[in-house]
Amino acid sequence: MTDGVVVTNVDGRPLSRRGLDTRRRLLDAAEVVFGRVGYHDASVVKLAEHAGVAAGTFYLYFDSKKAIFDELVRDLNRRVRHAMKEGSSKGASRLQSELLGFEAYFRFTSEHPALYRIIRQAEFVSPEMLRYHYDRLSEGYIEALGSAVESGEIGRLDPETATFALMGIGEMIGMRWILWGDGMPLPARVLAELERMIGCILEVEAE
Amino acid sequence: MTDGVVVTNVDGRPLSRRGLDTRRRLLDAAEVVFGRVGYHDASVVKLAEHAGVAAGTFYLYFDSKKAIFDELVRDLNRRVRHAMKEGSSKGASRLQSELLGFEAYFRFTSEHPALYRIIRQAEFVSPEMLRYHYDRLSEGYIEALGSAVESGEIGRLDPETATFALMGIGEMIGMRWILWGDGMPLPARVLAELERMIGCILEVEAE
Amino acid sequence: MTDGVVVTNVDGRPLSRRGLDTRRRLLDAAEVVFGRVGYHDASVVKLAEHAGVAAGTFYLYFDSKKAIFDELVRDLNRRVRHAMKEGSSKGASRLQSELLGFEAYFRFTSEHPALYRIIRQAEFVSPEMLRYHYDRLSEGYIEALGSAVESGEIGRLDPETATFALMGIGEMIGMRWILWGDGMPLPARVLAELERMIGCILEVEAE
Amino acid sequence: MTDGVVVTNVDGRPLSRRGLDTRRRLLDAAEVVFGRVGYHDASVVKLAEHAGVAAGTFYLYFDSKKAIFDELVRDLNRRVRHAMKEGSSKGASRLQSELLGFEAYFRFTSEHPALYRIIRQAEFVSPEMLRYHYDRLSEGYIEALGSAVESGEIGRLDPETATFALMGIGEMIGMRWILWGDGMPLPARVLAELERMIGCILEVEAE
DNA sequence: AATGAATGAGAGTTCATTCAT
DNA sequence: TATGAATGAACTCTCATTCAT
Repeated sequence: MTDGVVVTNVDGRPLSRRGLDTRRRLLDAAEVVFGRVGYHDASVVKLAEHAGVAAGTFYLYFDSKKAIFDELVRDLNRRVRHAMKEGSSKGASRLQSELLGFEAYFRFTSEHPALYRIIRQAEFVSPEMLRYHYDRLSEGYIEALGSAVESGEIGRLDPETATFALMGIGEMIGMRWILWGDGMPLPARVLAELERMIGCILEVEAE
Repeated sequence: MTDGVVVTNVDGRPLSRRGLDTRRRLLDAAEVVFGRVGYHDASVVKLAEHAGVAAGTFYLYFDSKKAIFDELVRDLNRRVRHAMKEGSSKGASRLQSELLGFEAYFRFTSEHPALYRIIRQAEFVSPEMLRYHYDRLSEGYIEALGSAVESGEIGRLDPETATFALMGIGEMIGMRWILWGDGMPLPARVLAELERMIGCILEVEAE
Repeated sequence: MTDGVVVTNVDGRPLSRRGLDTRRRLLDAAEVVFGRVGYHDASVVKLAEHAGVAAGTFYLYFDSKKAIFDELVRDLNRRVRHAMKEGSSKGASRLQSELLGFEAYFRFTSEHPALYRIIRQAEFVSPEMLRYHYDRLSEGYIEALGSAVESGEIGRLDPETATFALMGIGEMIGMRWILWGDGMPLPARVLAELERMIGCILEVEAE
Repeated sequence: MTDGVVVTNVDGRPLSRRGLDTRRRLLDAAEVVFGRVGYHDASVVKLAEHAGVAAGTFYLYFDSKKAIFDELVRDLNRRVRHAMKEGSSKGASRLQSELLGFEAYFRFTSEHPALYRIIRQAEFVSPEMLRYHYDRLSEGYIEALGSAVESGEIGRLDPETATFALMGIGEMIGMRWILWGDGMPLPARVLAELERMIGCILEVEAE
């Protein structure tokens, strides 16, 4: 799944096209099933069934149930970061970039509610992947905020603290309005408030 | 557990003092064990053992494993809200109150890391208790912010959005520096940044 | 099972009378089932069924399928050695003692054919118990032969080699005529030949 | 494999030279793998891998896992008998022949420890091959002893009983000193004792 | 002649829950 | 009020075997 790297089965042999397809189907099934019923109620048999293969086939592609969980976290993490980068790159101003990044994040979680739910489970299922997710999500952001501070583009904030604050805002707003609410788009008042808060946290003026 | 209500065993009979004690011990054991290994790896036998009773005894006090989980969420929720109210009530200014509330929250989660971990698990173990927790945590806050806006004490923000944003900040900062870090107190730079962000979100001037 | 030692369940708690009984029934079932179909075709469920308990009950008394196998080897080993000691102690002469010991061995394996079959399996199932069995079976014997050589009661043989030779004779004759044949008693010609061979190996005269 | 008989694949078609080679490689792999980890832990995939072919290829040459086990027993049995015959044929006297036969047996099992271990497993994996092995191993021997008795070359022993006794001695001494010990050659005291025992069992004088 | 992805039955094991004591 | 032996369904994982290529 990692870009540019040959994907292998559990024996270390590179996958044929058919194998690649089966593996992808299992990963997609994992997203759906883990997202729907959670890690513990998602038996390997259910995963396999949802992917349209027999139970034994699962183990041709993943070492264990936990292994596919970890791989799924990596996969979703890569995709949400990609979506956010795509989104924010289209912003004309600093603030607009941030807002577009948030919007991309909300859109992604709206289309992949499993992300939220899977990350929450990671706490006990795979603590190392919990760290992985937040570290990867924050690392680029912290750096970017650092440069922006240096260049005076934004106020003199602490990049790491601000990053985690923004991630927290994203998660909680997302949970409240995307997961519990009606999905995208956010209500206007929430969006407006979000814009105001991000603007003041970064100490940039709204246009 | 709910204040002023007679606590009964599973048959509906009120508990003797000895019974109350056993029940409390089970609840405390649940906090420790659920917090340590998570809901799914915490067997009822482990809970009972940790509480110093036999497996069968558990079912004199709780209908099921999920029942004690739910009760534990109620219990912790009540206590964290109590701690936050206590903390914020000592503030001289609006901003100081907020900061003291946050501080109380961080202190509580530092002493009860189970709170975080248990809430995360609630997503699948007991979705209704997940809602319960955030609703209860936010409801008083939203109201308070509403009044403060009315009275002009703080800026014209959207109380609900701001509340969820603040809860998100609290959770993420708490996870990063209390759970993953060395516990209380927060590093000075984080605290300072937190103060700045809260101040600007509420649109009140720092002293 | 070890004499004079309190038998405990897997938690290390001493067993109640009921527990002791269940454990014994499982061990007896193991002898029958392992002896009949072998270790690998004897599922834990089959063992439990044969003992008249549910599958889960098995694990209250033994850590694993291998654990009951090991315990069974210890149990049978203790009993066959006991039977042989009992038998040989009644002999008036050295040769008679030996023959009675052999006879006790054949009687035991005739009543407990599982012994043979289980030991053979131990090769891969539990190599350490294979060693345990032969070491325990030979150790007293080697010593006894050593003393007998010293005292001039028997010829100047090498005790260890002779012991293993005698064990080999016992196993092979037992397999051929007890297991494959009609069980006890051995045909007269075999018995006579056996007596002659043992006599000449120990260099004692037949009466 | 049986000499002079055309070896066929599972369809009954005679094998090409390439096919013969693959089949031989599978049989050799079986000896190694069955000998190392035992029948049950030796998966067909492992056998195939060790032979350098794909799993499916296995079934072009053998009907089942048990089939290759049976074939391997036949193969090893044929070879050990051949080795023993070769060895004993070089003996000048009766006793020397016997000793050379034993020596050939020990040498073979030292080079093919799988023989021991495989035969032990046969008890449950393939009882008919267990019989086959011992019957074939003993049959020539019993006959030979019979003639020797007739001709007065050795004492008036019971050929069948003596044969099984000698096989038992060989197996047990082999296990103790070849398998558990350092392999060939046997310690001098063991060899001397063995010579004495065989001599007295056959009632021939040592030179 | 050879491949290797796929199958599915069955294994060992765990654990929430019950109930006789 | 407390016990702990017993239950049995459900889990993860393995592997002999098949078959389309």
